[in-house]
Amino acid sequence: MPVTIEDVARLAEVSTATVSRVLNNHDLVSNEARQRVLDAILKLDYKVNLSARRLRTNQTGTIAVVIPTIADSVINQMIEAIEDAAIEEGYTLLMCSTRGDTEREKGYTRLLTQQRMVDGLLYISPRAAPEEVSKLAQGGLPLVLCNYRLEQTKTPCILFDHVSTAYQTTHYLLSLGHRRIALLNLDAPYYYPARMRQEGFEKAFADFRLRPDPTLIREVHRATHVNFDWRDVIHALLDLEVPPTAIVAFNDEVALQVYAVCRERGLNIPADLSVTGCDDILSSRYVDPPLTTVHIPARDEGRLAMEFLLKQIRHERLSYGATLVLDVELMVRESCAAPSS
Amino acid sequence: MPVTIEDVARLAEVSTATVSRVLNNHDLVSNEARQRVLDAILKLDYKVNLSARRLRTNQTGTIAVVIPTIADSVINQMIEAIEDAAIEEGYTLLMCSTRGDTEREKGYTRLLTQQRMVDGLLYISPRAAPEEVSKLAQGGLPLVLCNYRLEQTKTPCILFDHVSTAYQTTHYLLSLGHRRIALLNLDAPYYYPARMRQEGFEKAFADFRLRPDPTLIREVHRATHVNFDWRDVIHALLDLEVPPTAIVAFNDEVALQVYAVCRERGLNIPADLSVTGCDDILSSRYVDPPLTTVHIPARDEGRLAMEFLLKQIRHERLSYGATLVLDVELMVRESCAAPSS
DNA sequence: TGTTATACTGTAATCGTTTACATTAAAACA
DNA sequence: TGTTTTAATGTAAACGATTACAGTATAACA
Repeated sequence: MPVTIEDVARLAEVSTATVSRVLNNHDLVSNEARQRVLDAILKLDYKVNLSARRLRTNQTGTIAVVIPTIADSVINQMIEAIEDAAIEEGYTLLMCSTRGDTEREKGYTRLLTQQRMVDGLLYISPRAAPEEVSKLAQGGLPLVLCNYRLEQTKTPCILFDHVSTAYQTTHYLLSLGHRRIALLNLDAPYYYPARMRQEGFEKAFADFRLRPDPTLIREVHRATHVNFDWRDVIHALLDLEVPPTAIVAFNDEVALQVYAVCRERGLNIPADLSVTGCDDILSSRYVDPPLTTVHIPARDEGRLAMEFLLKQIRHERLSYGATLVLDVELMVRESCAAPSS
Repeated sequence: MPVTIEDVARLAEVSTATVSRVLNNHDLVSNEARQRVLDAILKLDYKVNLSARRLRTNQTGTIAVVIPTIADSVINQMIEAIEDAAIEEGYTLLMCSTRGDTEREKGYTRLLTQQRMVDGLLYISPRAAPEEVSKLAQGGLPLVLCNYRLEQTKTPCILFDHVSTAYQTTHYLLSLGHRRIALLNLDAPYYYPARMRQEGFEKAFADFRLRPDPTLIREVHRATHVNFDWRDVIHALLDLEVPPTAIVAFNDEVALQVYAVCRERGLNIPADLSVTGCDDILSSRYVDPPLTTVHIPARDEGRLAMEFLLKQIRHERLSYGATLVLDVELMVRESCAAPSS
């Protein structure tokens, strides 16, 4: 029933080899033969059998993307960009979301590398131990790391500037006059962005010749899942004898939970407490007051990651270095004000 | 380099046929031989070559899921459930998001059916014309429709109760005393849930022996994209000579935009205006005031859809009818109150 | 003219499975 | 005992593409 390369060859009065050569854009085909083949393909509505091609060429035509969750605006945007590129290039995308579970993450990466199920792997926001990631990078499978940095390696890493996110928000709050600034951070425990956020946070203080109060830095272990409830942590912070006058939240979702806690306690944002987020999710614009946050180029990150991966698969040289850091932009809205005194 | 079925056969001292029979759980293998094969597989860490299997069995091992967008909490949850099931069953998931573009949607479905790239298709929230969907259903490719209903067909449809969502919120508002209730609805133009919402809206009014004011029903064409800006529509509604006292929004994202408009106009929710949403997204709990909305069983919907599809692919009989409607639950929070006058 | 280079095309092996059919050995029966 | 049935296994032909290699025809050259 299905039309094969042989049917095309027969109709075009050439061998299957010639048809295959046309299919794969080899140049050793006369224009006349090529035209006959093309006509036959069109006439028969021929479509290559991908399984056969893959068996023969030993490629899978599949790219895996390991993500911590799908329910996250930044990941979403990255995925959309990745998906676009994948389909455009004829690849199938195998999505594996780990739900912030490192065991599950390990399981996926093992599965994907052991069985040669995929031609390449896009590993987004790894939470695994550096040695694990490092081992993976040496496995020979084309790999691109996102939101992660692996030193001393040829593995391309692509990430936005995690240091800068916390640096910019913290610097902004400091310049408004805040000194008791809290940081709501993740710690997963190898989660690269979390460490960078802290670095940016401290760097901003250093600019003012200050040091942050360590008791105001809260790292929540295992808060990788989007649905994590931060409210106890936030309450604890506000219950301090000298509570913070501003909070730098890890991302917008966390910042919105700060909003919820303030509502519970009857605190006014920004009069009583300034809040900043990160990611610039849609609702950050609609909440009351609109949230000051950091816009990150998620789509670009996804697109570039895919570009890197395809180049590796095709053994093309990368035109960028092994690590690419993308700029971020502070979005000043109305959730911050000078401290009340 | 890679270990093949022949290596296993050699080590187990059987033929490749026997190994294959063990692999596929055929029962015509002696326990003794089976054990030897199993041992060899373990020892060699053998993994089947999926391309070869697919070529031989004429299956692709891939399931496509066509979705309107990935940046939507309900779709997200469905996808997660679908993905879990797919990986568990050894299928690869090909995600195609149409971004609410019907042309793109048509392109995907055509691509997926013409080339036999996939074993089955999960079609979520179709916006295409019924004839298109109908034609697809007759194409022979195993298909499950989500958030859609195709009458007179064997194609399984699975959806939550779209009528009930609007019915419950509207009924609740009516029982609080509201009479001028607006409906912010989609119209895409074949978007099944939108029509059902209107039906539920009117049904609730009918329960009170009332009829809704047609001028308060706003159907926004082409508002399929999540990032659509509804604020002009909402302002227009509130600019009416006799503005509504309550708004039933199509979903929580739209409801949050109502919040934003109220903020702009200095209106208080729920004192000046009651608002309801749909989907029960995370931030609906954190906004001020917490949003009264409808919880829908998105994960169940995804899981069941996948179950249906796999049964079709395996030619198993469905234990349910062709259409499955899932119940929804009203979540009463604080965004609604009796009308002020 | 013969030789060699060039351009194109075809033949057939190959990728790693599955499976129809053939074969064998053992068990069951007459 | 010989014959038939049954259970277990093996042989080898597919599946549909790609590609190394061989072959042919023409052009270019000596």
